[in-house]
Amino acid sequence: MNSLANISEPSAPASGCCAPDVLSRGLFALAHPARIEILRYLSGVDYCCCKDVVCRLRLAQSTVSQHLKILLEAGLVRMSPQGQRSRYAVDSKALLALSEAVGGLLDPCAARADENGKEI
Amino acid sequence: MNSLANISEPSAPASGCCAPDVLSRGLFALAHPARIEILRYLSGVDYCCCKDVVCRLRLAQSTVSQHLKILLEAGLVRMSPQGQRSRYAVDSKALLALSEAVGGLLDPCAARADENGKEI
DNA sequence: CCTATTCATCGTATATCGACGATGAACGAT
DNA sequence: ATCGTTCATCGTCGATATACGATGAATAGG
Repeated sequence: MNSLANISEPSAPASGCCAPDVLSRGLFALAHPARIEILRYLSGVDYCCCKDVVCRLRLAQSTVSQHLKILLEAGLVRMSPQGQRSRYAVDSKALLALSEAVGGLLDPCAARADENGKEI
Repeated sequence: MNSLANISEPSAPASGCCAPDVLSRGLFALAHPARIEILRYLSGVDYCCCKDVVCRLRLAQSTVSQHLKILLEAGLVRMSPQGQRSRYAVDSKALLALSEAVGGLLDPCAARADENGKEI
């Protein structure tokens, strides 16, 4: 039923690109203005808790908590309980990995398109 | 309307990143396995029409047409009517711009996080 | 112990996504 | 002129996203 299972190649190509569904999961976490803003904010402060983000984003606390959860489940952010607070920080390795994955997808696509001299 | 031109602004704010909602619009178009696969396919062939993609992806023609429209409106793909067909091709400049925008967002975030020595 | 703070989760409402089939328009071919 | 192909769009349906308030758990501090 979910035909998406057939989209990605059975065996990962040697090109270093990852399966589309793996990549798209990370991209989805990034594809929201609030979450982009949260990532930027998180990377700029020493550490922060949920309430800090709430004050910054002017969103309800429950909404921010949801966004943080999405980033958390995507692996872009890490968290540890700290007393009554929760200590959030970005996962820099994951960010770099996602950045490289996007580049590894888009750059070859652009290059191939150019070398084929495609014009419309 | 075509927001991709603004993704990597030459005179971006001091941070070097662009507005979150501009970037997130481009990311959303990319955040689906089928659309990633379409992009890869489009970049690998000389040109193609909607039906080619349909045969490749095993999705209904209307579904593929929708995905192509999303990629089109995001500016990642260009199209020109060609007889009864539609000729699709990736916009390599837009892909590169998006790739750089993502790197311009994620890489500084990761760098700042590292230099702050954040550990959880 | 009691209170205030912080946070995650639940429930809900609305909007959008993602898939499909059906349909009509545009075009090429016969 | 007619038929077949290709495509975009419409309507629909179920699933999910996104926002919020309410609630309860956990903790710090008085």
